[in-house]
Amino acid sequence: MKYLNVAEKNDAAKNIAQHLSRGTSRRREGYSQYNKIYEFETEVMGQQCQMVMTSVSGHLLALEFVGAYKGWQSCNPMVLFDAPVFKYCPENYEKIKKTLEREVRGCQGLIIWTDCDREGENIGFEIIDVCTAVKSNLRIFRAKFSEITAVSVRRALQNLEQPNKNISDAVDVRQELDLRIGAAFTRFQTLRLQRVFPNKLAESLVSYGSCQFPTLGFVVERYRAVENFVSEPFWKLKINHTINNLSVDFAWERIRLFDRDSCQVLHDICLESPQAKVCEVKTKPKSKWRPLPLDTVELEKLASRKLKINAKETMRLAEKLYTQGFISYPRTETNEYPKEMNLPQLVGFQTGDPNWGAFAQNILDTGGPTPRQGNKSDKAHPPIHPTKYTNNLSGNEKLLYEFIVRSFLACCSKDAQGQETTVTIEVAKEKFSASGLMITARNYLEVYPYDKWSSKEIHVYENGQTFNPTSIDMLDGNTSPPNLLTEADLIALMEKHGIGTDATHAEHIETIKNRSYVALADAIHFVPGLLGMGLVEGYDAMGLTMSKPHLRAQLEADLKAISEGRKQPQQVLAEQIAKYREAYETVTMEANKIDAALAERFCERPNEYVPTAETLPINMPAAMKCPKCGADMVVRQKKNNADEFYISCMSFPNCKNAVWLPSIVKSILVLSDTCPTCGPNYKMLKFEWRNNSISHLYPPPYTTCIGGCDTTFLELLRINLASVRAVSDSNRQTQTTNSTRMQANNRQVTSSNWTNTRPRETPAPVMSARQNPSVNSTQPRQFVPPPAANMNNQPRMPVPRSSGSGMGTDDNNVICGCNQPAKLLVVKKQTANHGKKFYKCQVGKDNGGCDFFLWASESVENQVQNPYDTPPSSSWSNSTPSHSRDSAADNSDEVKCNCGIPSKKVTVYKEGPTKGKQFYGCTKDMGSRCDFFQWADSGSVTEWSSSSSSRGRGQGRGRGRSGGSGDGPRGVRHCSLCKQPGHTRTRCPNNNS
DNA sequence: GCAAGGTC
Repeated sequence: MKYLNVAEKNDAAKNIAQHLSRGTSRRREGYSQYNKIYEFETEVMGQQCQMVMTSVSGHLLALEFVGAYKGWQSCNPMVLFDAPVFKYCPENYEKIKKTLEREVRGCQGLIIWTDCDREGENIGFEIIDVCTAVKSNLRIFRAKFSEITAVSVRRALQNLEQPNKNISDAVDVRQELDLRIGAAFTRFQTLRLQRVFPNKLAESLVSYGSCQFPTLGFVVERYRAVENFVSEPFWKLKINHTINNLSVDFAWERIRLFDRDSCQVLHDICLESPQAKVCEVKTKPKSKWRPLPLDTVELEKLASRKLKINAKETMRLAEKLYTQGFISYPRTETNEYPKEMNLPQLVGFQTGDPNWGAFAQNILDTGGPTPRQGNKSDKAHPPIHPTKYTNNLSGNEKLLYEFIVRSFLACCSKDAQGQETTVTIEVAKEKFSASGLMITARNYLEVYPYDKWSSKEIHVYENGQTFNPTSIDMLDGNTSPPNLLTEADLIALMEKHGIGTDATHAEHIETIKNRSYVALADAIHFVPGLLGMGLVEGYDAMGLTMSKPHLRAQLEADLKAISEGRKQPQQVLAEQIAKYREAYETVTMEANKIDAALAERFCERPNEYVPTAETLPINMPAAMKCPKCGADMVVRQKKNNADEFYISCMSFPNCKNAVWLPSIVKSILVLSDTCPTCGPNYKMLKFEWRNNSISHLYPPPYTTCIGGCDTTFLELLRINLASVRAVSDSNRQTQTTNSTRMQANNRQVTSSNWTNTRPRETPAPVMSARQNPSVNSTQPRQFVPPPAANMNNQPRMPVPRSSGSGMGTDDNNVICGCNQPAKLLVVKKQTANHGKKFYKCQVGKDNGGCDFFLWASESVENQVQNPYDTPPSSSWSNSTPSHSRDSAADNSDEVKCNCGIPSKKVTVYKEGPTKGKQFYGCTKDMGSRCDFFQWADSGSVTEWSSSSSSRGRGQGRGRGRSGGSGDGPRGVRHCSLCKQPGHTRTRCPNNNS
């Protein structure tokens, strides 16, 4: 039987192998130079076995988002709460993995020797995953040990257990949450604030982490306590008794009074009968305790306080001392020495030192080390102690080594002893006391200069004795604020609230310094930076407790519950993600509060933040229920135009209902309130406008509902009622009567005719089923209504002017099936069509667009006009809704457009329910024409259009050739070849092609 | 370029 044994680090593997083999293990190289292989034979479960022992270096695998979500611009950070993640082996760990894979092949069993803590259990499962992938029928065991001593590891081998999946699961949950939450908030904050404060933050990384933010919170909280502190005056009495140059001050039992007059009265009374009478003299032994065995947190705090070396630097130095073999492993939570440790030997190593050697020797000579014992153990590492002697160090390395040695020796010696005498006196019934101290044995203080304990002399007093005080004074003072936090205070707070681990406190502090969230005010005390302060204030203003420690504390409690099998990891994950997602939604919606707070701190005007597609909230609370399919409809941003929004159905592509919003909509916020008129399916929406064109009518932020209760607003925004509510025939009638002909009448949309369901902004036809007998009445005929007409009784709506959609609308006026300006392309292939121009949907079918295709030769080169092709921007910029389309429709013989000139009649050539229908449009060039539109007589499907409609889609050559624009008398179609009316080019007798 | 946790 051969076992592969894997420890968490090489050091552990080496020592475990040493102990188990009783010093006979053989060492050979693995693929990783840092992780050696140790071989020996020993008995496992009563059987002599071959043992191969190696190690990893902490976590072998890392967690990451799959490729599509790695790029900061690749997605909205919101999706990081759900985006797929995977575990992989980072490149610099591949060698370790390879060693495991190679070595396990020859083994039948696997024994996990990782540290016996939460992370260690998880690392164990990473090792198991890697090994079982190579060899599936392994016998797997877990060795449990509390320290790496011969007794401990041999006992562990004799009591092999099974790895604990619950504990490992807890770590998986922590990792996943840390990654998702950290990445989502960090990307959001960074991407936004870099743009809002380019002068200050263009290059900054504005990170968020569940440990770094509470750490920042501690600094801010203390800063505020200092800032808000209101000093109060107080008064107190003090008695002095000086004889033979020895001055003894007696402190008042009342300590102090906040009322001057009261204090003055008591002072006067004391002065009237000033004789003091000793009422009690108490003498008792007093000791000053030697330090506890050193754990990481204590090392960091004391190094910071006593040596003025910050925690991060301390750990760096300690790591170095450790790898050089001078001290034990510096990351430990243990502050009690295991019984098995050979402390006299360790003390003995130090006896040669000129400064503390004698003290060390004295420990050995006077009964040996008797360390004070703490009550914490990580069951993995002993307290930090020197492992060998050196005097070849310099600088802070020397300082730190010396501190660790002195601390160890102090801990192994005895408490300092003394006698304290407390004398209580009475003057005019007011009590005062003074105390003196006589140190009788300095003990550990001899080797530990970091503690101060000094004698204080006092006169010899006897009970009942009276004397006349030298002075009775009334002193005044003011209460003072607490001190700002030192690094040691900060570490203590982190430890107290469970923020980070002993191994990471220093890193979190370093991080928030590097992020400019905090800084050292005077080399000792932390103050929040402008950025840190503004962030906390921003989150506070949202009512979020991101900077408070309890979010992390709650997670720790949940992780404990998972470890103990009381909670399911999936449940915790789901709960925590839901909690943070909710917070994230709040943050994205109220991010202006962060802007505002930072603006104030920076004294800088925030740039207007225009969200990009990546940063726009998605998966937002539903703005409404889809009237077509009942699914949620959410606000989204156009993929290719970050400036424009639409509200689309979540069941896309099955349902393609969408509400397209004009470019004047700068932002849209879904509120939690529902519309009292339209009902619970419609949320109230808060709009901000991009320009001021409608601000006087709808002052921003304008909150409304788009469910149909405010038709004026819908008309202004050119929102088709049918896309926001299920419109019945009866209410269609009503609405048609009441407010122009805005409402489309379809109730259903099927994906097959999606291409016609969302024209917007284009002054597109309004029609009813009856007007289009060629189309089944259940088929959609959803068109965005033209701007409000016949609004004589209503205030005139100004039409927002588009700032230009930036979608290439200047280049062409061809609209694709998505009702978006199509893209003009050139055939590159060396075919018969090489060099020929054509139009395609610019989004592309693969990206959710349509498969629109049209040769450009006719539509562009011939400059054929077709209002249907009017791009959205020109409709916005040109439309003048003052005209009456109804009146125009009455005059069908010579229909004039908005320019007052006769219009032309053209035919819809676009695929869809209106294909073949004719309508009137402006005859001018596309740059100057108006957006006039009017259907021609219903049912007038001409021979031309019906024949053309029988063409396959994509050939489309007839499109735009509809009217004989410029070829003959306006309003009458003429053949483009022979110029004769009554037929078209395709049916022209002169057409020989 | 993100987190926090291991560790070289």
